[in-house]
Amino acid sequence: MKSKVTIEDVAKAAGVGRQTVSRVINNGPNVKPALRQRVQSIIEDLGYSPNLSAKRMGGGRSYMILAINDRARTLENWHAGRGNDWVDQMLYGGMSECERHNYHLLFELIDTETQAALSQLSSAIGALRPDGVILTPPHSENEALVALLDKRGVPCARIGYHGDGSHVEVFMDEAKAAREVTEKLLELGHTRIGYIAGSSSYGTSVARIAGFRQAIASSCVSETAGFVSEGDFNFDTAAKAFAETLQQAARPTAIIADNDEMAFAVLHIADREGLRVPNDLSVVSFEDTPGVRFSVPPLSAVRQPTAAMIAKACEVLITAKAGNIPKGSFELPYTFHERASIGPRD
Amino acid sequence: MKSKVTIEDVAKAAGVGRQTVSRVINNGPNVKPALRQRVQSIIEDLGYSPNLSAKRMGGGRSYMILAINDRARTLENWHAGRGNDWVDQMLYGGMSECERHNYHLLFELIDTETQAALSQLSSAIGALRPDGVILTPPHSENEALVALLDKRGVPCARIGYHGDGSHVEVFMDEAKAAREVTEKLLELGHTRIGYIAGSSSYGTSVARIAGFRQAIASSCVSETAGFVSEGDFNFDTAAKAFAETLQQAARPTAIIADNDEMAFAVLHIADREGLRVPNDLSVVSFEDTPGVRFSVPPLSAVRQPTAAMIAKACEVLITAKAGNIPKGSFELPYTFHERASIGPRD
DNA sequence: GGTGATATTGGGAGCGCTCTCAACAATTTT
DNA sequence: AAAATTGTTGAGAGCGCTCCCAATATCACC
Repeated sequence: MKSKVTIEDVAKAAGVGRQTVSRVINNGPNVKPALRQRVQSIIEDLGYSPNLSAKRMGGGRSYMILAINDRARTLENWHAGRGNDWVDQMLYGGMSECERHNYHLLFELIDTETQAALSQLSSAIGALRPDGVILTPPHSENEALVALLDKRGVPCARIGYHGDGSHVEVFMDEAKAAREVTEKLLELGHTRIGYIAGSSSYGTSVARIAGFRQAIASSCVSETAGFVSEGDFNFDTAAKAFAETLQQAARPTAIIADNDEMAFAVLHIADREGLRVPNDLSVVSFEDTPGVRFSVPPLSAVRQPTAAMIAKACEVLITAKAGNIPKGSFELPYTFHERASIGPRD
Repeated sequence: MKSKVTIEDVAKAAGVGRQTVSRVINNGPNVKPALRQRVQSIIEDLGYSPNLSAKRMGGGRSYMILAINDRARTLENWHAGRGNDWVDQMLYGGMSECERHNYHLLFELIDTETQAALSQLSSAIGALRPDGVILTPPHSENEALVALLDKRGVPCARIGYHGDGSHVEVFMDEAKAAREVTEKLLELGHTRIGYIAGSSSYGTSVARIAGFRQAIASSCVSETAGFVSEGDFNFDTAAKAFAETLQQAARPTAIIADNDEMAFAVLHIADREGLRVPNDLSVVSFEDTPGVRFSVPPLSAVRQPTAAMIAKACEVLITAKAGNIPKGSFELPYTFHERASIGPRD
């Protein structure tokens, strides 16, 4: 196996032209089956694999999908030694799908702040020339980033974003999930339900709160049955918010948290204050990371189809016809995992 | 901002030659400070970022480090919804270090079986032409893969492997860690200590067992104080192994497991059999994933410096002078996190 | 102030591929 | 059976960069 086999070597060995080999490796049309076969086997004999950089230079695809995540939040998770289920799921879904198409997934972090994000994204696509970019929250809602991608002609998929379908959008029905969970708690007899919100800069959070309020409004219980407090997706803010809630005259009988970590904080404070879960307090969250099974009691949670959303995004971006900017809305189903953290109002 | 700014555009705008711009973007020598300054600012004005594919084609670096992980084990973790702390740590360490050098980390999975691994690795480096490859266990111990990389002239770093230093090796002292943990348990008065091994195809496992045996041998307790049973890094095999152990006349008073999941299995079986941890049984593991804090009781564990190892590997690969295959051995410190799962023999 | 050394510049060639397009072969149509 | 269509090939050009090297500018020193 020569250390550097080029398309020319293959062509020479097969006694054909460069272009014919190119057609074979790209599964192009108009090559006689017998010839294709022969070239194919020579490719294998020589251990040839086309140089992606060269393909890109020649005007072809780069065979790369660039997945963008928020730097601050990602690093915070890693730094806290907390694991990063979202990243895991992204890689799982993204890499699996990319592999199927002989693509490569490139994962990068960019800052939250728009100016910085813009320049980082710009240089990333300039350097890597990916065939598509996947934007996750909160970047998926940043119109400036989307506009940049549009201008550069790079197709993008927006995860967790539901807009006018002018781009590729892959999402779950957050409002419905929140409504469903809330209704579930209402059915269990809960009369005072608190929602600890993540960040209003996440459309997903906003949508969930809307769903939560809908469920409360359309139920027969009092209007004060539901209230929202502000967290920031992390333990401390949620612990503080929940502790404050407990100061009030009527304490909540159930809490919905925007992510697992905030739910853990609620569990923690509840324990400290002598509240038994689920007897005195039911707790539900949105996320369903691996850790929920180990909490005491195990946490009930809505699970976003993260891996599936990224996989779908990859599929759409990859299979788009060259030169065509793909678009479309894709709603994927969530699942609700009921565990011991919820129960009827005592 | 034009959608495609090339080095030529910059050169023209600055009234200089291509090569001068090239020197500026690569921080090359022999450019007058004033000129460099001027070109630099024009680059920013134009929003130019060099096309990596073109750089690579021109004979330069690819600015990519390829990190290889084992497909089966990685997918198994993901599939089981278990999170993948190893992958998280790899990305954390790798991406952080790569970013510092303006590099990109590419993450790929390849099969365990040598022939398949060989052809997958071959086509990956053929396609991507990375400047360096990071091999993790068990691939880091696969000489065939290393030989392939050598032949192709691609520098590689072997993680968790300690050999003759003919390549880049980054590891921790597994034997010492196992020895230390074992000694700790002996000090606590344990007289019968079981080691549940991962896979003998992992050098790290083999080294730990050696350390374990050393500690047992050099202690004053009976020779039957330590014994090893075979798991396979997963729950079921460990549960089975431990359950069998309990059948024997003299049951263990302490268990060391080769990874967290197997330790969880031990915890599970112990609970089922009415053994209290740590009163009746002490449990320690190697890995220290985020989940250990949530188990009951929280698991004591040795933590591998995964992120730091990958970061070190990236650093060495990236800063190697062009054309030089870097080599060297780097031992990084582990940490032991003592939690409630161990205690004195009752 | 000249001479050799050294620092600074830019132009040609080429990396390995795909694109475009022209040439030729195999088929179909009339 | 000739003409028209379609299928199959390969050669030239060019993608955006770096290498190599030649040309020029600057500097040190006697």
